[in-house]
Amino acid sequence: MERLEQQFYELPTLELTEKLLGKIFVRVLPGNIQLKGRIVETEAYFSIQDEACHAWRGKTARNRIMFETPGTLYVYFTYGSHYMLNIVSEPVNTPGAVLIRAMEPVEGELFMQERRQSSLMTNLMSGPGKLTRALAIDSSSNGKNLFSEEFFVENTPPLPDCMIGTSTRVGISKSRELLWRKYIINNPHVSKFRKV
DNA sequence: AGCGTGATCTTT
DNA sequence: AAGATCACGCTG
Repeated sequence: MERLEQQFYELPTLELTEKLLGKIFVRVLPGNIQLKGRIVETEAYFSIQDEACHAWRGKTARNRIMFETPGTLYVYFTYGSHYMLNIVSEPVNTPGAVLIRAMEPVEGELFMQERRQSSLMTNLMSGPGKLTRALAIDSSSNGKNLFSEEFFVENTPPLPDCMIGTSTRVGISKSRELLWRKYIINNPHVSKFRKV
């Protein structure tokens, strides 16, 4: 299967947020354990105009990876227990990223069930904190990229527009009006809405 | 609907 | 130094 190259991640953030839907995220662990998930829900975080974006006030120790090259992984820790997985977008020194909010398990389900302490398929990766747990992603993956043997994304045919939904982002308190969330309509692995 | 959990950021 | 917030998940 063909892998997405750097060029793909150079798309404008909002476009990338949509084009990543349906693509297969691959995580390879020591022992040649392959974990695969189909991306079904994403959100854009970019520009200094967006108060919900970590980088809206400029570069800090935490958000510095958001200023790196497209295709870099930005992983951060929040709520005292969860890691969030983002794919960096925008040119170097311009902050931006796509939050991966949900995936559909494609390979390595047994491993994921064990890590999640849950057997229900729609519960394994149907949220940003759940999927990092299922894929064994933590801050040690922060700053790595999608052009390695450890992480890459497989290309798939583009989805028809009628399968793609748009909405406001989930779980934020600022810039709530922006329609920067994309998801695959009627896919059971999309996360549940949460009010804040 | 309420709470745990701890890093990060803002305010004092 | 202290206080608030948080791109969440789980229980009930």
